Amino acid sequence: MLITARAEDDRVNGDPADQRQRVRLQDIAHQVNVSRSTASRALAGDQRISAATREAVIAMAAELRYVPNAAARSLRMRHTRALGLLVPDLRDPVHGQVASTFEQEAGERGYCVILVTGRNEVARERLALKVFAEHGTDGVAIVSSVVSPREARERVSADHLVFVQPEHRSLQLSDRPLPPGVIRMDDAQGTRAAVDHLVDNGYRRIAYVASGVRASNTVRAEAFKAAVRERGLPPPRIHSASSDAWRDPGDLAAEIAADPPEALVCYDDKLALALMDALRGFGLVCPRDIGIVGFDGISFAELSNPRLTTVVVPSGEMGRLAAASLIDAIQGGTVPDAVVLPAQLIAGESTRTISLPEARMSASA
Amino acid sequence: MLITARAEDDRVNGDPADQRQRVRLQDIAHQVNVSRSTASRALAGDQRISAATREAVIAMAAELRYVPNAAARSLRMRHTRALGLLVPDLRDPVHGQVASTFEQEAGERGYCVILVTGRNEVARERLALKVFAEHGTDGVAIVSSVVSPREARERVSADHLVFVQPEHRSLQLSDRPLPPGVIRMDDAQGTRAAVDHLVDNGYRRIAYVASGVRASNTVRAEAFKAAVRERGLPPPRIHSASSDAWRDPGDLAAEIAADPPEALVCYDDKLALALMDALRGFGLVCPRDIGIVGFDGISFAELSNPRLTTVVVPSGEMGRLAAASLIDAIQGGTVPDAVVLPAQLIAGESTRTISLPEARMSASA
DNA sequence: TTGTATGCGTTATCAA
DNA sequence: TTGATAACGCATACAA
Repeated sequence: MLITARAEDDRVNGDPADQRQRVRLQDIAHQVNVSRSTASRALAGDQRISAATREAVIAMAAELRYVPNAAARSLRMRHTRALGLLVPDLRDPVHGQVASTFEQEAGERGYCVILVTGRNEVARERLALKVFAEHGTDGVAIVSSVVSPREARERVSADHLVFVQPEHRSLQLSDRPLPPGVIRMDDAQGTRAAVDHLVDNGYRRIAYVASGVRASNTVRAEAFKAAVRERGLPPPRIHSASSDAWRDPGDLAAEIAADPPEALVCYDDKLALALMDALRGFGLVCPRDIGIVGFDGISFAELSNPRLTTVVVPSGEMGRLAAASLIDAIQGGTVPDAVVLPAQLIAGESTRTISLPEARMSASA
Repeated sequence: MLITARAEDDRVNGDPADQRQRVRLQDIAHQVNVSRSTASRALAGDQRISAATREAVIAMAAELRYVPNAAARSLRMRHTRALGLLVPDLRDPVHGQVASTFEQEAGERGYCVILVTGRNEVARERLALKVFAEHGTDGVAIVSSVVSPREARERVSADHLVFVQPEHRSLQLSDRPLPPGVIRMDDAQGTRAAVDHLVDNGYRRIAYVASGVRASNTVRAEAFKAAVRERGLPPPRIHSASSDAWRDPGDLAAEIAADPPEALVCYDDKLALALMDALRGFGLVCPRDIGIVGFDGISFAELSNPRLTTVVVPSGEMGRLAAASLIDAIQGGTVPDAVVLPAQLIAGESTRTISLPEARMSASA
């Protein structure tokens, strides 16, 4: 079948000395009777080349289906126009969303992306960084990863590094100024919005359901406790589940059903949805018997029954911003800014008003 | 901040002539007092190198944090150990799943992946192919794309090409033998399984809901009609929706609710879930008033209320297989096999038994 | 306006 | 067992 393709090409490229796989600048230069440099310049749109030869070169390039060799170019130019993207798991809607917008923005600005999944293993994350270093990516975005920023910076020569929703402890504490390149949402504010929504609607006995041991879990749980305290409620119960509890939420649901609160704030939408389903098995139907709010705003939260109330994280914006600020930094020789984005609570039907509006008044007073 | 890193290096690398960014083979050779070739061979584990020098080289490489230059190596070796992955949309759970397993398998076998999203636009798909060609990927996987296999094969020099769930018409007709490299599931069989499930459970007035104009839609719709006919039922109704109808399924739901069938087979899970939700707004609750079966087996189908009955497509297996057969082909100098995988119906609670078991007997007789 | 020569970092051929 | 050298394809400094 390779033969077939060759046969077609022969029609246009009568040259006999054509054992080579890819056509090079050299080949087109030879056809047009100019030097390699002229061909190179013509294709680069160099103004010093006469219109005539430029057009001839371009035409021949098209005819020969010339495609530049990125490796050779990179070697010479000392840049690759490639970005590294390290993401924990593409099956997670949030990471899919981030990767999607990241790739789109990168593509539109002429960069391609080398993607590697870290699967929440430090070893794989390290490996990913090595891959990026070898390929000489011009910039790297690290999403929800656990490697220390210090290690990341020294592994990948890139000072063009961006951390999206970092899970490393050093980047979680919101009280100290964020180092450059950190793009995250405001966990505390988002959590507070969830609590406020619940309390404003009359819920008082509310609990938090943590999932996994990532730093953001701790941060949200603490923010939850603080918000509850601020609203004058007694210390809440915190349930802890494994990070993949959403796949098999039975035990967790049983634990919650044993002494059910009025409402649950869950670490993420996956868990919220799973719990909503599992709790039904224990006779707790949402929102009649229990209110549930999720975190992330994945698209399936809008399709659930009842529709999930959730704190939507601007994942798409983060991905796009990551690529954009990385490329800006690369091209400007600067270092990407740190930015923290707000989250927004979207009320669905998994929570309801369970008490008079007066509740709001007295609570906020 | 670059200064800081350099300062650290100086401790170990006293050489003054060190303005260079990355450490090269040359640098480590110089430190160990051997030639570049020896250093190269030592690092490659060449048996002809004495154990002493090999260890010295390796130690120095580690000390200097040497990381090979992939561009230079590619240029010389005429291969990149990179795979191209073209996928329509990472936000779609199915494509996320495919990309996830593809990347994992590739990574485990030492290949990295350049990812680009086609967003269902031929122009972008073409661009993606160009990117792959420029970067000299050793193989390319094209997922659910609409470019013709002919064009793909000529754009990317790779005869190492794999088409996962191709949507191009020429690859859809299941009556002709599949060309090499095609990995797909059996649409007809899957659709038949859905119809059988429904009919076996007593449903008789069933309709199909198409979404978009992709080839697989036509194939499934045709298979649906054939299966319905085979089971001795009258010609079914076929509803047609746009490919993103699942985001705003109101009109479609209204159309269906105007003359509701007993059950719906939907093009995919997203649509099924959206319809399940939207139909409720028209007083049609699933499965009480209407049965719904989806297609894909995305993880949120297990979390829906009621749990979705769906034809599960082995997306993960396909992604893994794509990478595996691509790499096998590359390393073996062969061409990847064509394979069609079966789908499996998983019964959830969005369908139920609405008639006696005798129905099955008489229908299959 | 165009051509010549060089080097990017690596591996491989050949010679020692 | 090791070293000198060339070549991979491209872009550019310098020369013409």
